Amino acid sequence: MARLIDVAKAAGVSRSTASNVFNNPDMVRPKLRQRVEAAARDLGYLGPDPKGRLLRDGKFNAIAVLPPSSWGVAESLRNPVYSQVLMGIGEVCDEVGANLVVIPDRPDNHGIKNALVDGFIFGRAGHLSEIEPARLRRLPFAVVDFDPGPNISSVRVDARAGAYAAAKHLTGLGHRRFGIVSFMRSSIPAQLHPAGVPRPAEAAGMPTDQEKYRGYAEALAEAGIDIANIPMVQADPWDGKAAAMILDAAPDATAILSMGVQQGIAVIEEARRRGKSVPRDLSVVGYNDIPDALRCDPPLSTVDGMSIQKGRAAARLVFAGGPPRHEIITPNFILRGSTGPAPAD
Amino acid sequence: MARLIDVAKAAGVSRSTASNVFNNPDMVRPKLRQRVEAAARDLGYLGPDPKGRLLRDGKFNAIAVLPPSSWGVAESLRNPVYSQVLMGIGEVCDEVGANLVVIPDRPDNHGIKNALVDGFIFGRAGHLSEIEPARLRRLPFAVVDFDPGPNISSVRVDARAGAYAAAKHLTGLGHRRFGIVSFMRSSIPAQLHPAGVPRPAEAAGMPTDQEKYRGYAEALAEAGIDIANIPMVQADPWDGKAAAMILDAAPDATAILSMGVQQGIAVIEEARRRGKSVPRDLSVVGYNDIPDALRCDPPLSTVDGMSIQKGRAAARLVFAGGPPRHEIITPNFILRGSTGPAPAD
DNA sequence: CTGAAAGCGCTTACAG
DNA sequence: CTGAAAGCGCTTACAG
Repeated sequence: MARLIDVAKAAGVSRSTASNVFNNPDMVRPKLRQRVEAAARDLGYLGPDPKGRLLRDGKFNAIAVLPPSSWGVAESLRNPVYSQVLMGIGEVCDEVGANLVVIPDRPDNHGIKNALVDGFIFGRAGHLSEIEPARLRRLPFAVVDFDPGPNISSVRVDARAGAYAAAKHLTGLGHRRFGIVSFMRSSIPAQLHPAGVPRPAEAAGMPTDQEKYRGYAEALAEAGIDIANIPMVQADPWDGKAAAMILDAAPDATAILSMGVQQGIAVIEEARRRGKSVPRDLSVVGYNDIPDALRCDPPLSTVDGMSIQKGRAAARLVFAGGPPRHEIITPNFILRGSTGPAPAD
Repeated sequence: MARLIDVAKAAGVSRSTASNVFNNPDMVRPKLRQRVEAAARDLGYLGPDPKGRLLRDGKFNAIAVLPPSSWGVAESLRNPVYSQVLMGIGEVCDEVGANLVVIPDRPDNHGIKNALVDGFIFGRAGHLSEIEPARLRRLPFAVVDFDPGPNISSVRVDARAGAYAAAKHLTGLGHRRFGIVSFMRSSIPAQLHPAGVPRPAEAAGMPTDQEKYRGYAEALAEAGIDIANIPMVQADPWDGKAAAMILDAAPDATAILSMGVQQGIAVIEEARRRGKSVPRDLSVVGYNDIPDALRCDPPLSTVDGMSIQKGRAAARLVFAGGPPRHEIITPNFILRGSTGPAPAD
């Protein structure tokens, strides 16, 4: 394939002049320009190859997003909460005119090592093994929902505060008997953690979910309730069985605390299936807000997990460069129709 | 910053050997290898720069998606139908281990000309002006939902057939009085195209929507109905006013044909607001299927627009390379709760 | 197992 | 307005 230099030779000019014909046409006398253009046509030369330009300029005009490990590109787009993080990043891309590159996990951090981008955003909680290769690239990057220490930019949501607000709302409504749906960040079957049996921190899920657990625990303690005595089901957000499991495990609960939004919606649906009225017989709160939470019947009272803002903040941090910064976003509780006063006993 | 050659010099070896230390460590005697590694450490060299490798290898391991013009990255992710196309592409990326690059429209086709990718997918109907620069890149690419002629790979859905099935379903249920909600692919206010007034093809929307219109027209004609006598509202899918407009414009309609899915859902909601029961008083069909269509009450009978499959097929075409191919996917009608027999007069 | 050489394709300051 | 030169950083066949 013809290169710029071939065109230059054919037209009898130097490479610089040929380059200018394509990049700064005004700088080249029309006659000469036409000669170069004709030579390009003859040789089938289609304009400068971005590869060459790239090597020279060193700027990619793109930002990479590394989704949670094992998710892949498709799953990142499908997950309604994660796709909000992507949207937030996308908004900033649109502002600065950058491309968004989704880079799935690959063996040996191949993606990170070779990504043709100007910066990274890690949406993978806790993958220190990936942060090191990213650092080696000497590119700006930020992590989301994970505390990587003071030297790495991060954006986090105060999940404890969000969960606290949700649980506090329920105790304020007089609820005293609860069930919890926690997070399983992999696709193994839902698991019951019965009341009174000691549970490891991981029973709640990832560190973020463990913070939610602490938030629940705090609010409940303030109402004199020991969270250890509340049955908990740990499940993948898409697991269809979790809602039934928690209602079975906590048959006299008047309120369900869900660490995810899909499971919160699923509990509402399962309650209806069982002839329970939400919120008259049962109150349900979720965590994170997606369009379905508004559309379901009744609309789900939930915590706005600020996912879009999270993505936006992380992208801004990366595009801004500079020294590491740490942002903590405080979530809001959104009161909708799925919560009400505890039923009289 | 240190380069490979600096490390090689410092270690007293050739560039090739230094390169091998990083890329084929087994090929280098341990002692020598350690010397190179030490030199790298001393110089703060962090491994081969992907830019250089790239220029050499010429493979990006990435596919570009060009969303509909003027959408930007964020909007592409937010749109529930388009994000399905992205998911389909993402699935193929995951299969072949490629990155997904979302490239928004930029002046002078800058994105296309400089994209560091191995191929393109155009999700922009009708932008011939963008197809030319893509062709200049001599990279494989495919277009979605648009007929670019025989020389360019394309994936299309037979929208006419889908719309025909939807309308046929309704005439089969005895409906004779309709309203149509068509597509406006920009954010200007909804527009009423009253019955009996001649309408240009663009009243339906983009070419794809015009095909839907033809599908409706055909099915209706088979029931002896002239589509020209059916009021139509043309609106952006998010336009909150369209549902009310069409119910006002077609007050005696027993069925609404919507070319989009969000508007179909909106019509159901507006009907409820007006005290009309769906489907007893009013049947509603949409086009395209998203989770909300299943979740709404009653669930929306709609056409599965095969968006995921569309994305998947386009990505496969691009990754396969080879001569242009043209795929046409036939959509399915999905019968759910929003359609029923026409009410007796 | 190691080294010298060629090549990937382009742009930009600089001198004229 | 135009050209000669330097540089962006790396890899791979080839010869030894």
